[in-house]
Amino acid sequence: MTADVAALKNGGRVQTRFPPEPNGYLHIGHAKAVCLSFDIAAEFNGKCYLRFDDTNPEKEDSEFIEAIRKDVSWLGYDWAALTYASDYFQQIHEFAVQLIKQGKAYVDDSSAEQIRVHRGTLTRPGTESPNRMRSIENNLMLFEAMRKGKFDEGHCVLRAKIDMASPNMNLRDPTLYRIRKVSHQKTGEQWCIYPMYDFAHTLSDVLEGTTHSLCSLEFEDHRPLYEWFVAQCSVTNQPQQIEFSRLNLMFTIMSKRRLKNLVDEGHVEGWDDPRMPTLSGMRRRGYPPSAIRDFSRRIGITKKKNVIQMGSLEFCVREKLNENSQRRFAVLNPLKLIIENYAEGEEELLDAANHPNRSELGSRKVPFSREIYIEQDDFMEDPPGKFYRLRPGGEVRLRYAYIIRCEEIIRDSSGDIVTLRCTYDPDTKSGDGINQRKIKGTIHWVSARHAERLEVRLYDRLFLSPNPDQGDVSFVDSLNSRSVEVVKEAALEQGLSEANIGDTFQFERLGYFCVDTVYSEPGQPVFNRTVTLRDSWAKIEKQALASVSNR
RNA sequence: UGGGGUGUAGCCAAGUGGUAAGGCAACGGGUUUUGAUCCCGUGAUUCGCAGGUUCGAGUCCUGCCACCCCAGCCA
Repeated sequence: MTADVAALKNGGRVQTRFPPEPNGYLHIGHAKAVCLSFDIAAEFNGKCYLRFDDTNPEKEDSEFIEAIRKDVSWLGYDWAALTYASDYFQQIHEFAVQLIKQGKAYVDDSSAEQIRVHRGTLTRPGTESPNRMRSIENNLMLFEAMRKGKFDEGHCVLRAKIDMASPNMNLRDPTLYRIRKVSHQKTGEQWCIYPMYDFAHTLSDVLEGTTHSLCSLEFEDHRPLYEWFVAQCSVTNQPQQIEFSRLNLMFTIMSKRRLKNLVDEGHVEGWDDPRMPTLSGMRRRGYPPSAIRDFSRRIGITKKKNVIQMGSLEFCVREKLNENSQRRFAVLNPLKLIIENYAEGEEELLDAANHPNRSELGSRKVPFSREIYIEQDDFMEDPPGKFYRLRPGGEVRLRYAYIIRCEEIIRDSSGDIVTLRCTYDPDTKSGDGINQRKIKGTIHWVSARHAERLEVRLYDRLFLSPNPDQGDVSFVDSLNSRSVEVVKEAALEQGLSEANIGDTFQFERLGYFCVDTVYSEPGQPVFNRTVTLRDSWAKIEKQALASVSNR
């Protein structure tokens, strides 16, 4: 494909475009097209335009235009020009008139129903409309009347005169213009006739100098029509349409209409809900745009139907985040732990690296005291063999602090564990090197007195089914009811309350988190979990569970 | 049963007549005060199937099979 582009060389010039219809928000599938269009243009020192295909004023809205501009910029792309199909309405209209004059287009006042019947079926050729042989003068007059609003919506259309017997339905005298007495967000009341997609899109490509018109597979059948239009009007620019397959991701959906359903029916909080596969959702979730670009590059471009695993995207996200995120401690489900041989009022500041592999990012001081919180998951009363965190009578290292031993479990009246009584070994302080005792497990912790209690939101896949779009169950029925978990009072390391929007952290052993743009208040950030860390312990647990149930 | 497409490992994907790249996942090992990161290693006698051409076929030919798209005055 790239070789094609290189070989063809429209006079050495390469120009592409990303042509969204402003009727929804961009999603990760669009990102594939955005990246491809911009990257390939850049690769050949060409240009890429952002062009809004705004030919259907009924469905389109300027809210979407703004959102799309923002998303494309966020991805890191600068368009050579921002255009609208509506910029070309005048020229498109002139070209339509020219087609009529050449006897290649006619006004048809058959009803929509009649036109449908006349079009024939997939296996049966269509029949010609009685209006097909209207005189050029008559057509010109009628089209002008259409333009002037003399007819009601649906009264008639302008059609290209191609071939009603073509095995390709798109060539059976496709509609060029229809009447829509609707105000357009760009052109207002200027027009009451609007060009159809194929016509407007091809002409826009020709007029603005597109050389390679990249689009998705379902337009393959439209290519002969695209080429027909180009052949009729082409003089200077001969754009070529090239198709590639859309992106599909497991456990989510990519249909704009269905995503809109989720929003409209309140299954999610909006287009930018962190669980949405939209770019705005991913931005809010904390996905770096560079990760999305990298992902688009890695998945490749073909004409093959594909459904990519989430893990592939998450790998790219983790890779960027691992490199750039400072480390912090956070305890999501606190279990109190009292270190009995550590003096009551005592506290000390321990050194903790901001990044284990990047010393240039420095370190911070973390307060340590007699009472700390650890993760409930990091203690098991009766653990399986490979568990090397804390257990009764067992030892574990508190990261950047000391080795502790669990001496006693304190329970409440209902028998639930409320506190762990422990002792610490003063000779095992991190960095001291006095006692080089090796110990298998290391867990994170937060000093109880210094903990900042803040909200953390954990996200899981939005759908339970790997392919929510197909199968007998409707996509709404396969929604994951536990796709978001709000932890109201997580115990976070001191200082995290000063985190700002845009900050990302790795909470050690838990995952990558970012400051939410919607729920955060000054001094009171809410953290979104962008993605978990790779977790081989979870895998071991899962396997153990599976082998038990197999017996 | 018309037309247009697509079939290479669990998921992607190179390959264009000279003996199956790469990534993700999985699995094994090493380093590690994050069960993270990092590092090393392990997969296709075979490319939807069946024939054929050729010294040689994922690549060429023939036939078949499977799946996707098309009958908006949507894009």
